[in-house]
Order: sequence, then structure tokens, then C-alpha cells
Amino acid sequence: MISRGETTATILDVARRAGVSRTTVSRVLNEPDRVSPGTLQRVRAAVADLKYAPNTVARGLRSGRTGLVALLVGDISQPFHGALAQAVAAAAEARGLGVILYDLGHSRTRLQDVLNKLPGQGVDGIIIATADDISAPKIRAALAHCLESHIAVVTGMELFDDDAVAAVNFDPAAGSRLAVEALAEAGKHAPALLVGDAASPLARHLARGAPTALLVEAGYSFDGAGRAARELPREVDSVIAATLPMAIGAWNALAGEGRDLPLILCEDTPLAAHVRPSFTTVAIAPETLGAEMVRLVSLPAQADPPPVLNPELVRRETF
Amino acid sequence: MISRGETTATILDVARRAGVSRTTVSRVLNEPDRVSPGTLQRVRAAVADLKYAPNTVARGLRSGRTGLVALLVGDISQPFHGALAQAVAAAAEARGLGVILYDLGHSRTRLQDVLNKLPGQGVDGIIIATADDISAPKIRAALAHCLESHIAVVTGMELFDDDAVAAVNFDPAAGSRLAVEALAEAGKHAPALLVGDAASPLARHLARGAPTALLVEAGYSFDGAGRAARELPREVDSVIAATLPMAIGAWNALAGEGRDLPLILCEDTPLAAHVRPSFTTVAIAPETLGAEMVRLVSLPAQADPPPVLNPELVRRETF
DNA sequence: ACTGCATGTACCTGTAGCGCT
DNA sequence: CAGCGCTACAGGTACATGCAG
Repeated sequence: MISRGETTATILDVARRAGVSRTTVSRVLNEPDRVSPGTLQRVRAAVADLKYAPNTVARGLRSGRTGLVALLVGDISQPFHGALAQAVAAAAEARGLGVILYDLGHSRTRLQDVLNKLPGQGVDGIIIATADDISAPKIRAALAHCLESHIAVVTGMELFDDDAVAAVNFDPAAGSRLAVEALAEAGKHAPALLVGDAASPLARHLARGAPTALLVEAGYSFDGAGRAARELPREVDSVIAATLPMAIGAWNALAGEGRDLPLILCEDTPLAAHVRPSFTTVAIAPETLGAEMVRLVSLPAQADPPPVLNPELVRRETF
Repeated sequence: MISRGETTATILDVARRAGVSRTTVSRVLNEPDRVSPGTLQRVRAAVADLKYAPNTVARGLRSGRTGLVALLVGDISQPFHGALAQAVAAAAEARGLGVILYDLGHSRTRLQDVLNKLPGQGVDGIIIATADDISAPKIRAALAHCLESHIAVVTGMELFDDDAVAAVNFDPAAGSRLAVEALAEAGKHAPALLVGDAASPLARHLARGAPTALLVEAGYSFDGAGRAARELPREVDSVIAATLPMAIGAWNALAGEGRDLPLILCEDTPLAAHVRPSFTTVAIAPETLGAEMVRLVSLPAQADPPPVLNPELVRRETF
């Protein structure tokens, strides 16, 4: 049924068919203003006839831009990262960019390996969408090499102070602060803050916004959060959780013990609204984050500072 | 991208430093057996000295292989697709391949657009991990074009009978059959089968394995499944659901009406085990599926037929 | 003539810079 | 200057050839 045989058309085929040179075809594609209407039309007809699509590999070799962006996520199987990847893919598509996916599994050595490999891969930009600590010297060195190779680098939050690396202007502390305030208004003054890795920048940011909260490290898993929740001191009267799986794990563990503490989740994902119970969140929509990351990565290095993104409190069943 | 003469060495720099020709350096990298031990060592030393990494764009242009595989998913924000993407990324990494992510949003026209673009993108393979109908003539034509361009194509299940497109040897009907049998043993003989899109191959496969079940189309969303569940006839005594969000939506809707029907979910994802209630599944682990897809896509076209993957019943709280 | 190893050169497909009309 | 073409690349790999033993 599906047959093979013909080969794909090159720019030369189009040029011959339209009776022009390769250069002219190239111009029709890249600078149409500089081509006369007549040739424009003939070339475009030839392009359509032959179903010509420029070979991005060849283009990349000559121009130095591949139209590819690397997306580095901590763990793509987590609901939030899935939603974020979707947003990034959509925003990238809108700008004619492709997205290469790298799942880090929260591993620092893996991050380092990937960063070392990327300059040779010919990507135009790197989006680091992990909340893990990436300040190790070897990682900094790898990042520096990427920047030397003129690859734009963007992080999802302020991971370290370095002007060369753009960061989305979103402070997780604003979210945890909002959560603490909302809980306080409801008379809850002793929240626990459940984070995956206490040493991670995300955890430190969240803790900064919730200085009164009891910081608890629970790993990123359901079970870890469940165990941590069961060991929460009696005086803890509410919970702020970093990720949805952790929130679910903690909630189920507490419910199993008959403890019904209000809980606020610090990330937004469609699932949070639809699981039972649905989770109250303070967060930024993944769509917003993804779009902003892609915008930053495709921007010239020293552009105006990114706009501040403020998290929003969405009340649902857990608080 | 990579600027010349500064930080990034080319194969010519290595060749000069080692006192050999470019060809020899190339061979050291690609066919080390064909190089004498002495030169091998000298060239490798030069490579290390200059921290040389081959430019994959240039390599791709000449060799026609880029080491990139396109992963087309129906909706990456769905938990199952996230887990699958993770598995695919891991398996690809193990074979030295990169993964370009395309989110289709269950749109046929989007699939068509992507397939039309891929031959020019220089990908070596395409993994179609959607369960949607892809048999439209225009899509077939686009697929044919990909195959003509010597791009390997793999689907996650039998989407149509075509030898040129490899498919994972997994029959969803085996899963739904298993589900029906398990329910029957428990005295449940009138299950409803909740699918996202009744016209999709997945739905048809599942229906084939569960001919006695009432087929209900619910869209892929929580809410759609909830509405569909509320309208289930009284005689329905159990539910088989295609996706986790649908299972959650249906379960919550039924619970809201005090109806407590046993439910079996036909896809596996970590979340299924950890939400409350945890969902009984008949499925194949995403890791297995992902690994198999990558294996098939990196195989020569007419290799031996893929091994049969059999779904497994995992009992949890919903049945 | 056959082997083992290295070299030379023609590509792969576009785009940049400059030149011509 | 507008409109288009020529040619030299970009950085590798395929293939044919060269040259010892």
C-alpha cells in the first residue's frame, strides 16, 4: 500500500523547475521581499509541485541555527512536567522551533553529561526546567561551554545569580507566602512544608516564603511523602506540598490516620483539579511558564528583563 | 551557534594536531578497528586535548543519519503519555539517540502537518504513540513520503495493516478480554467500556476484546467521562476505562451518585497506583512499551517480527 | 595480486558575500 | 538600486585510490 522509491526534492530540483538559481529559491524562502513578484510565484509553484521542504540539517550546517531547543526536565512522568512540556512544545511550535526532550531523572551527573553533549548537538537553546540544584562546579563549567558556543540558556526560576543565564521571573517564595497567609487567615499557624529535596533551590525558595513552616524533606515520591506525613508532629495543623504526587501521598497518609489537615499544593496541573479530593493550589499555569521560557530562549541575550509572574491561589477541596 | 577558531575544534584541527588526514580522524571515531594502534592513540590524544566533539549537524548532512527520533504523542499532559515519553527517552538515550517531542493534541490535521514536515527535519525515525485514527488518505500519503525518505516508522499498536510501518506487537483486545473475564468471575456480566473516541483504533481493539460490553464514547477528559458515567444505564454493573483521567472522572461521578461499580483501567501509569482510590489495571508497563518502540524504530526495516507483549492484570482498590 | 592502512577528493544541501546586468 | 546568479564555504563521511609489504 505504502510505496517507496522516489527521493525527496532538494533546492536544486526546485530551482531547475522554476528556471532560477538555488540562491533565488533560498531567497524566496527566507527574504521574499527581495524577489520580484513574478519569480516569487513561479518558485512557489515549483515548491508546491515538488512538495519541497528545506532540509533543516543542511540549513543548520551553513547558518549555524538548527531551530532546535533542548528541554531538560527533572522527571517527565510527573504530571506537572508533562503539562509544562506540552506548553513548551506548543510555544516552540508557534515560533517554528523543535523540542528535544531530555529526562534527567533528578540526576546531577546526568544533567552534566547532557550539558556537555549539547554544544555538539547543534541546539540553539537550552531550557532547564528542573528545580534541582545545578550549582556544582562541573555543571557550571558545562553551562559556560554552552554559552561560549552561543547557545541561549534559560531556567524556570532563579537557580543561581548569573546574568548570562536568563531565568523566568517567577519567585516560588511568592507562592508559599500566599499559602501561609491564606492558611493564617483560616487560623492555621503551624503549617508543614513538604519538599522533595531540601537542598534544591525550589525548596529554599519555598522555605523563604514560608519561614514559619516546618520544613520536611520527603523525596519526590508518593510513598516518601506518605511516610513523612505520618511522622508530622501533632502541633502541625496544615500542609504545603511542592508537587502533586507528594500532595496525594501526604493526603492519603493523613486521611488513613483520620487526620484531615488543610493542604495547599505549590504547582499547577490539570490533574490537581480532578483527582479526589481536588487540590487547592498556589501556582502559575504551566502554559504561562512554558510560553515564557520559550520566549526567553529565543530572545537575544541582553533583552529587557522578563516580566514578573505572580502565582495565584485557586481554592478547591483540600483547603 | 558554534563560532570558529575559539572554543570549538573541528575535525581538521584534530587532524593537524595528530599529523593525519581528516579521513583518518573520522575513522578513529567510526571504525576504530580499521586504524593501526599507533595512529589510534595519537588521534585520541588530540581529540582529548582539544576536547573535540564531532558536529552532529555536519555529520547528519553527509551521512543522512542524525541520531534523532521524533516522538509523536496524542497528549503529553496525560499521565500515561508522560510515563511513555520517559521510557522512550531512556531507551533512546541508551542507544545514543535523541528524542524530538511533538504533541498532537489528538488533532489529525496536526499529525498530518508534522508528518509532512519530518522528512525535511532529518529525523531517522518516527514513533507514533497515539491511539487515534491515522488512516486518512492524506496522512497515509504523508507517511508514504516519510518512508520514501528512508525514515523508519513505528506505531504503538496495530493502526492499520501495512508491512512498511512496524507496530509493537501488543493487542489491546487482549487487555479488555482479560478485564471482561476477571469481571465475569466476580459475577459482573454487564460492563460498560469507556473510550475517548469510538472511531479510534484503540477503541475498536478494546471493543473487539470486550464484545459483550456497552461501548460508550466519552471524550478523553475527566468531565466527559463523568457525564458519560452518570448516563450509564442501570443494568451496567461494571466499568472498563481507557485512560486514567477518564477512569478518575467516571469513578468520581459514580461515587457522587452513590454508585460503586468495579472499574478496570486499560493503561498503566505510576499514578494509577497512588491516587485514591487506586485503580486496578490491565496493561503493559510504559517502560516495556517505550523500550520496544525504540528497539523497533532503530532496527532494519525487514527484521524478525516483534515479540508479543501480553497485558497483565494488577488488582488494586477499584476492583 | 592481495592486504592493511592512510590519503585525496567529491560530495551532502543549503546560505553568505559579492558580482553582474 | 532592484533582481538575480556564481562561487565559496559550513564540517563531516563515502568512495576510489595510493602505497607499502
